[in-house]
Amino acid sequence: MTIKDVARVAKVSVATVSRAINGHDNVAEAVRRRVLAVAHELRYTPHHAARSLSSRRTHTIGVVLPDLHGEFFSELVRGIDHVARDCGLHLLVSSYHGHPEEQASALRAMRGRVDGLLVMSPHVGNIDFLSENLAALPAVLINSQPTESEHIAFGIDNYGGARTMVAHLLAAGHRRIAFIAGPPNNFDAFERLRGYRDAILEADPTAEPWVLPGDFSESSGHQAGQMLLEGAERPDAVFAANDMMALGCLFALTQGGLRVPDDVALAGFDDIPIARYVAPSLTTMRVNMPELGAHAMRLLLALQNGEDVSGRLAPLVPELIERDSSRRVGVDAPAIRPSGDG
Amino acid sequence: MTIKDVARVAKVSVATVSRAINGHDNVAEAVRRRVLAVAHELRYTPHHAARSLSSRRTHTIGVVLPDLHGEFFSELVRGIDHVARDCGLHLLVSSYHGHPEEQASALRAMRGRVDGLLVMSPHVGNIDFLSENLAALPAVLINSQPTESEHIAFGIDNYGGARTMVAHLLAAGHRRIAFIAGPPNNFDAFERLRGYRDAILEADPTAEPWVLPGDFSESSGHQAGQMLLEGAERPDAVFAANDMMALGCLFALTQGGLRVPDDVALAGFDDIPIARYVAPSLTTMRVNMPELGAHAMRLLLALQNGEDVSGRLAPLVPELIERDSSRRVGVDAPAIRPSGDG
DNA sequence: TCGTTAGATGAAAACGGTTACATTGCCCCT
DNA sequence: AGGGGCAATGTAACCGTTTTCATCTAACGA
Repeated sequence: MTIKDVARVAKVSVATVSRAINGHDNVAEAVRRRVLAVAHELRYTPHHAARSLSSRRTHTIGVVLPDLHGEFFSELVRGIDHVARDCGLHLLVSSYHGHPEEQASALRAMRGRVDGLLVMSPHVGNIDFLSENLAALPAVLINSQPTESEHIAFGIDNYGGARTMVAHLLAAGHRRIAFIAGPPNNFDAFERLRGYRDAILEADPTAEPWVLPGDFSESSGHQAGQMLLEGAERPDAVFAANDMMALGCLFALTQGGLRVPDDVALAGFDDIPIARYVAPSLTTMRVNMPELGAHAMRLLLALQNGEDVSGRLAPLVPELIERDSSRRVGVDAPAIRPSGDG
Repeated sequence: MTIKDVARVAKVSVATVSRAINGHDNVAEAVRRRVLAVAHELRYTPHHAARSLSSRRTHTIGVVLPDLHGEFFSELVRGIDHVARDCGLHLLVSSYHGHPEEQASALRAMRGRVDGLLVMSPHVGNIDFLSENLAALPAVLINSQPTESEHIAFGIDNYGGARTMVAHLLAAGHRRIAFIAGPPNNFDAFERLRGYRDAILEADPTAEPWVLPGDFSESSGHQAGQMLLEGAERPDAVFAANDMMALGCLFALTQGGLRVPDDVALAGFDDIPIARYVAPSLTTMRVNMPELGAHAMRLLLALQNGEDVSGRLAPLVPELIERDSSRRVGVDAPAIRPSGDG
């Protein structure tokens, strides 16, 4: 079961077995075949710990994620896994529930088990603990607040995405656009809010941004919708910082007797699967999570190879998915069959 | 950075450092404190590979999953991770795309890196390769065809769930119940079909099961719905082996001018998030994925401790979620606001 | 006072690989 | 024919822990 057994049976030294198995080229072809045959026959698999102890490589990438809900986790990991698998790498996955301290301990626990780290840390604020706990491992930060430190970061262009959506709503003729914000300590939410603000002010410097509080949950969107119903003024359109809040808002507005998009247009962000199925189908910005994960993984690999990745850090641009909830009034009736795309 | 550095600074031997750090009780209290202080000061973290090489334990659990789509992956891993984290264990996650051969290689790659395995292998057929590739590791099979070998298996009660659903539809007054089957080589699909068959025949031994082919995809459900529209006979109710097919069928029926549930009742299986939001909201069997993962993990831990788990293998019973798509005609009108729960 | 014993500590042998270095054998060149 | 060089292989050190066993010290009982 160990390399010694293989060496004994194949009548060579352990060094030769090691070389044969690792594909070094200084092994006679006949010997290599014999060794591999014996190894296969004995069902020998190298002991990972021993191998990584002596070679200083683990062939494993650590993935540290917040406790994502919905599809995000699946899709992100799928994208990462796909690239990792192509390179013969394994994924050590850890998700942290609470806040920074738990994440720090998750990071520390990765020391010595991984060759590199993919860290998603959407929490805004003091991010120094990251540097402290990353050890000297190559790491790529996903969707995180940029740090002054030297860490590579890659993410979604939330700012640009929000601007695109505002531009779309303006182009559809809406003037008074309200925004339902995400949690204040979340970096994605922060960027989306910033994009909304800038786009609004750019279109009309005298306009006043109209921001309602939210926390990415459906219920907070519902609350925001009720606030709008009760308010004296009514916006032409509502742009929620994510789809779940957009849905909550949609239900509130519908319950309040307003028709979407006839009375108020509505848009979200993320393109969660439900967005296509709800009535009216929801206009949103599609975020390609598998690609986010895959590209972060590719960056990490390049980093390990000492390549210069500075030219590959442009954020992933979300795609505008135009559906019924923001249609120009009278142009198209809502359909039951999912629409907007496949 | 190694245990030797700590030993040198703390002026003790490496053995004492090891004992202090691992909490053995044969270390003088004063020495223990000094060692821990030095270790902390030096930011020392034990080298995982070295540790597991000599202790023969990796503190890591391997998770091998098929390429799950939708929420399943997230929720299952979340449930597993939660239990693992409580025990200070890590998760080495690997998903395989193709079929058995790729899974076998994923399993082999786990050898020597993990203390135990959680394997989801819904593929029906020759399952011997599992035994061959599991090495001697403790393992728990999730939602898999039972094997003659000694492996522990745990899963959803798909059979009972399907029977529950058929009973519900019968109780609602539906007599002719069609079934849209899942892929023939999938064990979950097989069990759901078996449950449907048995429940139908038990209610009326002269009845003939009415089975339409499907593959768990929305489009196959759509096709099945079209076949029903074109057929001479029309069922009172359609029971799809999963929610995605139920939705596909719903759209086909609606497009064909049939009203659900007025003309045909409809039910699915899984309770995917969309099921609540679609109109009419979809009656389905809820599968508690986090609990499935968590319990499988607990079984694995018990197995590692040599406990007898034979009394804890009863499958997880899905819960009937009754929504509008199977309401008795005229009892309740479909609502836009998600209903049924939550 | 002197074994006896238990508790704290150290020395060194595993654990199973990789790899630098030494050795061997062969071919080729002069 | 002899030496240089290269390719194939073997020897052994090393990776950073854990753990067994030996050693040392001090307290205790007779």
